[in-house]
Amino acid sequence: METVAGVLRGAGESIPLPEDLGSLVGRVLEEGADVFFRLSSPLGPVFVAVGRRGVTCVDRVGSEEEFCRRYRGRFGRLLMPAGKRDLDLAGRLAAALAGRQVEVPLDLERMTPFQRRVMRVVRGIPRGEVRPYGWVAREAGSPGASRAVGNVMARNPLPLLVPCHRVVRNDGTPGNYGFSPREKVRLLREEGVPLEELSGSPYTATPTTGVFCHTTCRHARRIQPENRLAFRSPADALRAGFRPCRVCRPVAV
DNA sequence: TGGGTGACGCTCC
DNA sequence: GGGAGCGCCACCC
Repeated sequence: METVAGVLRGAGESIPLPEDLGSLVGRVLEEGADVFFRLSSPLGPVFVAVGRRGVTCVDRVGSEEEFCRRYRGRFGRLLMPAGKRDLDLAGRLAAALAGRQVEVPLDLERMTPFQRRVMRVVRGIPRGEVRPYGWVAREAGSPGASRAVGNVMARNPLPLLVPCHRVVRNDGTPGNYGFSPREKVRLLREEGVPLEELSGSPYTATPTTGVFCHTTCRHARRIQPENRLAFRSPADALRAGFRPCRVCRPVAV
């Protein structure tokens, strides 16, 4: 594939360039451009941009031109279409977008330490499970910062790869989502999240073990229907004598 | 530096 | 039961 750098080398140095283009070309020669993929995902076709440190953004915009223009405005870097040698990465990205546990490096460099911690916590929420904003805040080391977690989620540059659709309100209702709350509900249903059951009873316990979990925790979902007890809050479950699950940690341990 | 903002959460009525 | 009001926290300008 012919590269910008290659073309410029071929053209020689005698062609004057406009100042802003000249600086961009200099950056391409120095560092190379970031690359982008167009992939299918549960949100429909998306563009995924990848820089040297990992994936920088996932977005659902109309044209390649618009995506590249916005990317240049936001990250100050040129974007080029991924080439044939990037096929392996394209496959891994598609799998990760589909919610499979595939290791894909993410570039969180531009984020504050709090934002990075939130992104790491949310990335660990398994497919088919959800956690409340307040839980994410606590796990990220800032108990009480649930509203701040909402702010981070609202600006999540890596939807699906950082599954912010799996962060829900404390009462088990889905809450808001950047692409629309309806889209969030659809994604969660596709992952098998029992939204009706969750709403109003986000915690589930069983007398057989004396343990309570987030209702979508993989352990809670194995409880036989006749042994299930629903709770509205961890405090209610604790008062009833249950201890918190060590896997989904419904309260601080 | 400090006030405004918000994909939250809790209390009160 | 549900909505209004307010606290909280991190970030942005």
